Amino acid sequence: MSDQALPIVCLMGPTASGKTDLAVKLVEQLPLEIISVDSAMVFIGMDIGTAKPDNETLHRAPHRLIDFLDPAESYSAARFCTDAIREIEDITRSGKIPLLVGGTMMYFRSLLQGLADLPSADETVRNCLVAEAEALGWQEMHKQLAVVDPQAAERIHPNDPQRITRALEVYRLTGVPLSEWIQKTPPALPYQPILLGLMPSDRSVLHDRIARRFEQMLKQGLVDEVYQLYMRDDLNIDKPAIRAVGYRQVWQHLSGELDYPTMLNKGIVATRQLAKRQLTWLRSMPNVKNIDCLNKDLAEEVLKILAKIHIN
RNA sequence: GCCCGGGUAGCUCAGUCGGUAGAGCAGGGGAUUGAAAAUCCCCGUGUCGGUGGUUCGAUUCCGCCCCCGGGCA
Repeated sequence: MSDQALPIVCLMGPTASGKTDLAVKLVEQLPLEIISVDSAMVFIGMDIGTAKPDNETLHRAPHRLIDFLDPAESYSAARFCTDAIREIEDITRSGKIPLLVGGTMMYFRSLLQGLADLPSADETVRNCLVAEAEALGWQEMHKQLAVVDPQAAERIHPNDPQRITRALEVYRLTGVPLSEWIQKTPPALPYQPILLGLMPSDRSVLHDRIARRFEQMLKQGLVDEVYQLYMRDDLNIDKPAIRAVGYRQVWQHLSGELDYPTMLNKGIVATRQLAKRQLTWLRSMPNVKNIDCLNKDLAEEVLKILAKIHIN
């Protein structure tokens, strides 16, 4: 793809790095439209704990792909890709440039590098595999995987039930090993991505922001928000939505498993650990222009960078 | 003031019948193909409170001192 490819701007960064604020400023000055890249903001009724922009902000800077899925449902990288491509095309058609903003790095990667044409999750097969694992142990399941897909078995650790399950699921569903599917991953998006990565120059400052933000969320009523979900009889701690950082810990507090101070601490710790994993992703991604998110003139800095590549 | 416990990794603690020490958590690094805010992997030198003594050798035994709990006055 050459100069003809239309640009898309990707603004990636860890939690609490100021992505939303920055995105809003950019949208107000450039012909951009925001697409959220966030596996938790998709859920309806999960606002405080996901740091979803408030109504006033959304009015100034509309976000696509937030707030449309019930927490009982699960989303996925594949669904995200389908949805995001649809929105990218829609924005592009209107003459604007898509601004993808978020911290779900796997969604970014799936979109940018393409995803193999795999079958989606299958409840029946998964239940079956989990039952087998309970009887035989995950070591045994890993051995099974080594027989049908030695390549996958080599890269997937025997202690990683989630990936063992998925790899076996794909094989049982299609008769073709996951590794083989991955080799046939279709080409990446026909757009020219501009990748911006927000990295804090001082991790401890980010840690501090994370702590203060989680405390703030609790003040804003996070416990009540989670209680609304807790009261529903179709949700439990195994749902992807409820496993989200903060929600999980408050849920455990509501069920009596954690007292309030422990919940507070574990919520902050889980957020820090999330940020660390997001930074690992960021470092491993090629062609990312890194920007210090602690920079006071962050917005100006980014506007300058975008001007240089003729987005203005 | 006296009597008991304690003082060991950022935190909670284990341990060394005397040969300078290790778990959990935190933290750091990494992986990542339909759950990804998920799920995993790797990483442990710290005046063993201070100071004197005994000893070839003390964090370990003894004396004194300091600090923190609890009890008795």
